[in-house]
Amino acid sequence: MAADAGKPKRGTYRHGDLRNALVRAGLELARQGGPEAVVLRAATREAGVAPNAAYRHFADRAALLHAVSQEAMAQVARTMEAEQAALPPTADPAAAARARFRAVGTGYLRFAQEEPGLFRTAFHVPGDMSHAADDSAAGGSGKTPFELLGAALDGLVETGRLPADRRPGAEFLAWSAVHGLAALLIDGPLRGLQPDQVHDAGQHLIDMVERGL
Amino acid sequence: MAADAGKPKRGTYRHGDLRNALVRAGLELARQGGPEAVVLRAATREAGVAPNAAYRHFADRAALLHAVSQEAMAQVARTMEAEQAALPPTADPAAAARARFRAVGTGYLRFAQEEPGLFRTAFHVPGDMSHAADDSAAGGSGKTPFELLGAALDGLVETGRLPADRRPGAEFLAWSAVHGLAALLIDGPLRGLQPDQVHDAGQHLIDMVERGL
DNA sequence: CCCGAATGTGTACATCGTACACAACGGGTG
DNA sequence: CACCCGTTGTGTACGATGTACACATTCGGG
Repeated sequence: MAADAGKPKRGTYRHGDLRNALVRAGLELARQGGPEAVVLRAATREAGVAPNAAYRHFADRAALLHAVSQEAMAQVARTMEAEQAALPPTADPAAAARARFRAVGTGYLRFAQEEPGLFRTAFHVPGDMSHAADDSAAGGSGKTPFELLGAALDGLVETGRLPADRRPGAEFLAWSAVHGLAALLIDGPLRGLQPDQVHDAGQHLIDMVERGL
Repeated sequence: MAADAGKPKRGTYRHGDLRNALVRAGLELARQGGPEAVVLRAATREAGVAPNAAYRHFADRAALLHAVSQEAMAQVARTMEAEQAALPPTADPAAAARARFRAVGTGYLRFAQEEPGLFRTAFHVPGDMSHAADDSAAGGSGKTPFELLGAALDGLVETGRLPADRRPGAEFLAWSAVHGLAALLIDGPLRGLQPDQVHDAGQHLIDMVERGL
């Protein structure tokens, strides 16, 4: 009994889609326990394969984690895009630009709240986070979270809502604020806030950013 | 030759100050490699003691890491206090309050830049970060970084620089912004910035916070 | 002086990442 | 169609880590 525990123990010698299977397994591990939970042996176990098989597709654990991280970042981008897509249509271009800007931050914070493990994994990045611009982190629109923010800021400038001389570097200021709040919400003193309180805190923060940019 | 490799291999059976020795060793590990580098066996090795000796003073690795984290947070507080102490004396109370507020952020960012490993360890906090208010995280003035920020904000209110109705929750907005920038500077896309560029970015961010609070 | 509580040691085990040698597959060339 | 070799998975092995359990040593009071 219990011959095949959960997994059907693939009959073929070849797996066929191991790399993807490992990333998917890693994604699930990350969802539940954040980046440190993305464990090579657990992923291979889930895929029904020997631990070392992973090394045919990833140089080491860090490489797998990186792939998982990129996928998590793409999910962040998709959440942002969804937030923007859900916006009510507006005739006023300035109001529309402002709403799109706020949706970027709101989507970011929503994702952090709903999927803290994946969020931490997305922005974990040991060593170098320059991958924030890699295509593999893009969402449906082909834009990474960072690029979505930049586009929203450009929209503010175009509609005269943000002085052009304040534009350079603005993404870092806005990102800092929102990212910092996400950190406080996830495992900071703000953890345990009710969802609507979280939403309020996010709106207050974005208010501050809009005023201060 | 090489009988005692580095450590003099304590003659006495009792160590006498193991708990502190472990925290100190952990602090050094954290400085070099961040929280994940705080390894029980390495700390005991450094203290010249068997691995299990640590369990007489800490429930597990997490407990040691927590102690190290609190000490790192105290160092953050001291850096903030030093930044405030270095301020030129001013007659104008409003200007003084503002300068003290800015010094809180500047000290925070300075520490993040100068001691990234310790900084990450200070605000690592797996599970619950409510310890940010524990006395063990206080600096020379007896205040934790969080309390120093609160006091600076109170000063802004007293001098009329910040409307009282904006005060509630303001520490979270300010902290979010500064903490987020620290994250981007340490292992985000802003890593590798020159120290003076870092300083400029910090001042810009604090400008934004002042305008937006 | 002597005995119990506090502190450190020794041994042991599960889990992890990963190196190295071997095995099974399967597609291209003859 | 047969063979052969590169790709992909397996097996075995090693060192490191956290930690449990039993034992040894020491110190401070009675």
